[in-house]
Amino acid sequence: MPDVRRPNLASNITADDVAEAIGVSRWTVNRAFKKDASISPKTRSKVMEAANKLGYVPDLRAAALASDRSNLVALLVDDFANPHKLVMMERLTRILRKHGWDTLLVNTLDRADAGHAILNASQRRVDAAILIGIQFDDEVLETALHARRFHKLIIFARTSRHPNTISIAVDDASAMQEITGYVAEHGYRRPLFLAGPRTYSAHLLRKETFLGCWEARFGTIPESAEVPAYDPILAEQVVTRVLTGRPRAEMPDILVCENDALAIGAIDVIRHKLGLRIPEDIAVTGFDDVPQCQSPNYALTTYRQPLTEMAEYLVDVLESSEDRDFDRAFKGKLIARTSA
Amino acid sequence: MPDVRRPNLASNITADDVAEAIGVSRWTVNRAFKKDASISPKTRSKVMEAANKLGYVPDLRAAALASDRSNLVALLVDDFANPHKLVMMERLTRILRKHGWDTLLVNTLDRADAGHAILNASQRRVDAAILIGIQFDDEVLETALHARRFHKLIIFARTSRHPNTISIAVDDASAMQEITGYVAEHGYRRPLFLAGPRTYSAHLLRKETFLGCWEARFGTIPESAEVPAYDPILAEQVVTRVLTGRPRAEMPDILVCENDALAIGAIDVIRHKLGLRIPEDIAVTGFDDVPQCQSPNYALTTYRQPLTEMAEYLVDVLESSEDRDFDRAFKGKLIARTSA
DNA sequence: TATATTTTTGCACCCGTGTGCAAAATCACA
DNA sequence: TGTGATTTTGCACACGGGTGCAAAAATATA
Repeated sequence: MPDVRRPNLASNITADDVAEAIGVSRWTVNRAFKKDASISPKTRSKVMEAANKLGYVPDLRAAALASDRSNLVALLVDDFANPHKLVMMERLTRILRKHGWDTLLVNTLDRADAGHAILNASQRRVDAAILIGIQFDDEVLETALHARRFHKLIIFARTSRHPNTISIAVDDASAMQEITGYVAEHGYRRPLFLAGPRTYSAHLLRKETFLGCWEARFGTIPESAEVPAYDPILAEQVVTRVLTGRPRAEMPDILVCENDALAIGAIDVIRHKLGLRIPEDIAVTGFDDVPQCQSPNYALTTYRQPLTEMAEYLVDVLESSEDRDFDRAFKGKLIARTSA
Repeated sequence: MPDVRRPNLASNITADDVAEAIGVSRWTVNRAFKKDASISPKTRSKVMEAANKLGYVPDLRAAALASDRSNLVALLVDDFANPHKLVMMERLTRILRKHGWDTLLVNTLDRADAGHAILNASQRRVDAAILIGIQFDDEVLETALHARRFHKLIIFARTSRHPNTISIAVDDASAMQEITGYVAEHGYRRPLFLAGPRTYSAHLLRKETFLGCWEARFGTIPESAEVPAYDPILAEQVVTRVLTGRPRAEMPDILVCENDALAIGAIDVIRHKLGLRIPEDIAVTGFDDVPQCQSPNYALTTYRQPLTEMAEYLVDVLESSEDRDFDRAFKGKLIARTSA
């Protein structure tokens, strides 16, 4: 077969080709594609027209290589069982793309793999790494910060106090205070706190705040249970184990869950395995306001994080060249439904 | 402030630095990082040691630029309301990464944006684009194939007959035949098919197969309804509209849903708005086997796609340099639970 | 030890674009 | 029309590594 190139592959049209076609230099062509570049409108439109005709688009690899700015971020996720991750990924990719940023999705398989995942991302020379998983403990963060060339390491939707890290999250303390208030004022008196895995300091924040607030109000420390991952299926197992066979008098009257993933599993068990009603027998609260919360089946009272606002702030952080403390905690909103 | 470079940024260690440190040429250093390269074991380990000490890792941008192979794929998604997308993203990113491929996650905001999204990906010179959305109609595919430089355009988990496209999907026809058989043999006689949006030819496949099979068996064409997106919330609305106020005799005895997202919405409505029991009053089947299907609340009878196998095949396709017909349909598995 | 064979290493050139500056072109105004 | 101010354009050099081949080194063979 002769050396025929399929025209729709258009594999090697560069700025030079466009430049030659209209008799300008390559640099002029690239300028036409650059916002705020010093180029006359006439030339620009001439370039764009030719580029369009030839099917030219600038090569972002080469641009990144030459400028040391890729407009690419790595999004590291390790917790796909939590439906809230889907919401976060949607929101982040949408807003990032709106501002010209692309997203490398890295599935951190497990704790041991986190280092590799980060290394992997660093080889693509991303401008920043955004962590929305749970298994990133201090050790992993150190690895990331140590040898690698991330300009910015951002912990999104989780509070982190790590000094070289940027934390963009909801204000857990005030959120849990609000939830505690809601629970107390609605007459619940025997709460059980359903916590997620204790892999990272930040996670204790919600639990501790709740227990602390409750103690301050009533002088007793509520019971709590721990689920090894933010996975409704695992939450089912834990709740089953903790509540099955309890005398009615010792049953909690409300399950305060660290997030919706746990709350959803809890509701399923309470209703279908324990045969109890929600909220009459046991009420439930969550955190995140995942789409399922709206389902009449769950109608989950929960706390919504201002994800869009947080993502917009993230973009500001990415585009800022200052070197200040970017940590920020946002206020969310308690969404009262019928589960509590 | 003097020009002090933070050591942990390690921003410009190149193969040259490593080469100089141990007295070899740059090319030897890069060879050490390349599998199957012709290099002596001694030299390689010397290089690796030095690289490790200096914190050097090859720059994949430069490698991609020079070799015209990026080991990067774009994953285009537009349908984040469907929980199955989360499963697919997890599986794909996991398996791709296992084989050394990175994933660019592109959120195709809406139909009109699909073209931009594809252009965007092409500018990163990805080796292939993988579509797991629904809004990619023939027009969009043409755009993608036309001016852009994708080596491969893959439609994943959906059948496509587009000639320049690679379709890796489950065999919809045989799957729906199996479901039809299950439904018929379990005594259901008044099915209603709940379909998704009619944006793309492939989507009619499941519906048409079901209606066709049913007609062949019983001589009647079942009723059907259409939901404008694979979103449980929208499915709730449609099912409510279609079933509310119907005399009992005209109620379907089973809802055969095009996928789980629709089935889940349907179950919620049937139970909580219509006050009927599942499966006694109305049974439900889905498609995909999302994690929620296991919940005792849904216990959804559904059809599981062999996602891992499909993803592994995808990698084979990516790594193949032949130019043959890669389309392939996989057999999945009917998962019987108590919803039907 | 000399020669043939194989393995290992070095190198010229290329991938496609950004940066800062100097040259050229255009414009403003007397 | 001439001069200076301003905009627009061109260019040398850089970004970091891949490719194929030739030179050099190591090994095998006689």
